[in-house]
Amino acid sequence: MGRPPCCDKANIKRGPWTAEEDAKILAYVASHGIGNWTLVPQKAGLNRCGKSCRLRWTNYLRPDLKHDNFTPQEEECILELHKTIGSRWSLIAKQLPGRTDNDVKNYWNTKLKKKLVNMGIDPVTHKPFAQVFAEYGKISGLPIQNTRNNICLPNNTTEISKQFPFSSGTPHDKFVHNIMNDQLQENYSTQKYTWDLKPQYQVIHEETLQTNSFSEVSPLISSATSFNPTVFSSSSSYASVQSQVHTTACSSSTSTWNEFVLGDLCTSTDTEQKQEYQLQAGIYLSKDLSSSVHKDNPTCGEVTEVEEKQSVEETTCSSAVDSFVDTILARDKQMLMDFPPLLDLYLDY
DNA sequence: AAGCAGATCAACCGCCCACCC
DNA sequence: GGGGTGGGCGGTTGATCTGCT
Repeated sequence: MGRPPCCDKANIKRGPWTAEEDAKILAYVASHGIGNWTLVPQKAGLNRCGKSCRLRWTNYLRPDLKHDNFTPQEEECILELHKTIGSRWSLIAKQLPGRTDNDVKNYWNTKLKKKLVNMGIDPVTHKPFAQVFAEYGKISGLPIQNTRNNICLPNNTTEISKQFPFSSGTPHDKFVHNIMNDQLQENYSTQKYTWDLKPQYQVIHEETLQTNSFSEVSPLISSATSFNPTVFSSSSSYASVQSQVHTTACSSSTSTWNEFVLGDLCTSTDTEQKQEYQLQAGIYLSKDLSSSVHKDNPTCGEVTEVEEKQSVEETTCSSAVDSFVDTILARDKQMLMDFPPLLDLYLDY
């Protein structure tokens, strides 16, 4: 019946390894090679679990391991592989000689993830947050509250966390939700953005900021079916995203995240398509904000029949804005009544 | 110098699957 | 065939380090 237990967990040593213990493992491997790790503690004279010995060897003692900092090339490799295969750390580590899955994982969690977030890129999907947000609105079944035009940013930014209707509760949902709030709060006050990663990521970030338009991102949104990183395989690299975004890029070169979020209504050159996207995504446009953007943007000065028609629709939609906000507030209130502890957790995140 | 918060990373946890008995 | 384990893996924890006030 099965194998015997590898060790008596109650009586084994745990915690940090001493130099003496390391020396015993090294000596054992030098004379016996790597074999059955369950026998290593006994044969090497260690009061450790075999599994712990294996981890110590593979993550720290192996002679082929590199213990210096990650190079830019390694960093780029991790980013590319993570974009393609997600958090398969062991597979990623196999492409980086001298690095372990634990090394890569730690480096990702402590450095790269933050860098991507600072660039406005979702580290899970490797898509710009703008796109992720738009998809959330679409997936949630709720009409997207246009984050460019109608996001209802309050004076008190602590209220922001209550403004976004989409968070279905998964860790990633919460992560995105949290990041979104952080970004909005940060950029609402600082309006600054920096990046220091590879050019490929810089470009998409920069152009995402420049385009300032969800309606332009919509074609990408339409083609995306889930947040599974594998959906965005290497074939749908940032280069392709760049090219699509680039085709309609705005001429502005000094956009900030604040502008990106509040956005410019009239950057799309194809009004009908824009309308279609807006209708598809259920974007509610505020007439007042829309008209102010028209005024500010000379490229949108021409009023076509289509735009007139759109204006009527927007007028209709503006009344829907109120009802939408009311709906969200009502839902918030209902959630608070139904699940007070849950909501506390949600807001504390 | 002390206290604190954030960053880092080695080590552990818990799950899955192939394999053993 | 089925219960149990080892090995592999991704996620998480917590001790330690570092920098700031």
